[in-house]
Amino acid sequence: MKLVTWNINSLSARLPLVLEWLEANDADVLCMQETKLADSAFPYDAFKALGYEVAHYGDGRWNGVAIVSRLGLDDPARGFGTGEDAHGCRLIAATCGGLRVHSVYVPNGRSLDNEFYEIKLAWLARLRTYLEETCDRGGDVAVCGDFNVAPRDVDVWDPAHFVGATHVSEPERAALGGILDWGLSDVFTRYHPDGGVFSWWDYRAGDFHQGRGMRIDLVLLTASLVERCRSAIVDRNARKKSPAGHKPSDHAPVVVDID
DNA sequence: ATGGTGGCCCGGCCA
Repeated sequence: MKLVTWNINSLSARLPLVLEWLEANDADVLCMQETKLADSAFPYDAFKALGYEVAHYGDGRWNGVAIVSRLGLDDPARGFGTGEDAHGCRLIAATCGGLRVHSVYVPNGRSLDNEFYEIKLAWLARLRTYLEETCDRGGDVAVCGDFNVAPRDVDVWDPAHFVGATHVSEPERAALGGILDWGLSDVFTRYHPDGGVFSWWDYRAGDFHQGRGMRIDLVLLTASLVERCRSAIVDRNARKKSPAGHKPSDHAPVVVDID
């Protein structure tokens, strides 16, 4: 199974690129974030035409998450399921090919002194509780998405540049650690232990071409899936303008291959 | 860089 997570930064702006990429890359399950669409506006037919089923959770111009699967898509669940999604549509889960797959878009946090930073920490803590409540850590569980946290210093282009910034602070990493402690592994580090491989680059100031990125898009797997995982890569070509001229997202897809 | 770009949708927010 080829399992992918990709923050596509508006599906309206990105649909041709996403479809082009799906066809070229033979993906089985794609978790998307920042669709920026209401459920009623989602282009279900475009994915159906390529043989994929879709579950989407979005309410308009911000956030929005989806799971696209050609291995079946059962028991979709939107949000935390308790009406506490005041901070946007940021979590959707579904069972695809025997895996319980989650697509998550963690709040950005904005800055350490911003109220949204506390919301980010609380959201990550709630995600751990959600996993405890709804999943079996001994089963096949994948939590994929834009975590807006770089797990290690080697996951940012220059740690000195991020001192005092979000995405690298100890509380954010501890909150991510709480999710990992439940029974998940950041499987990418197994294949790229030394870091320096990024999944997001700011659109501004030529950051992509200068290599100024961060790895904040993660695929977290339970132990049974880690055992069956064969590779994990970032398709940084997808961060460039496509051959057909489509403009890129500021994130690149992270692709894992699971037997 | 109090910057820069890009997406929402057309003034300002969000990343």
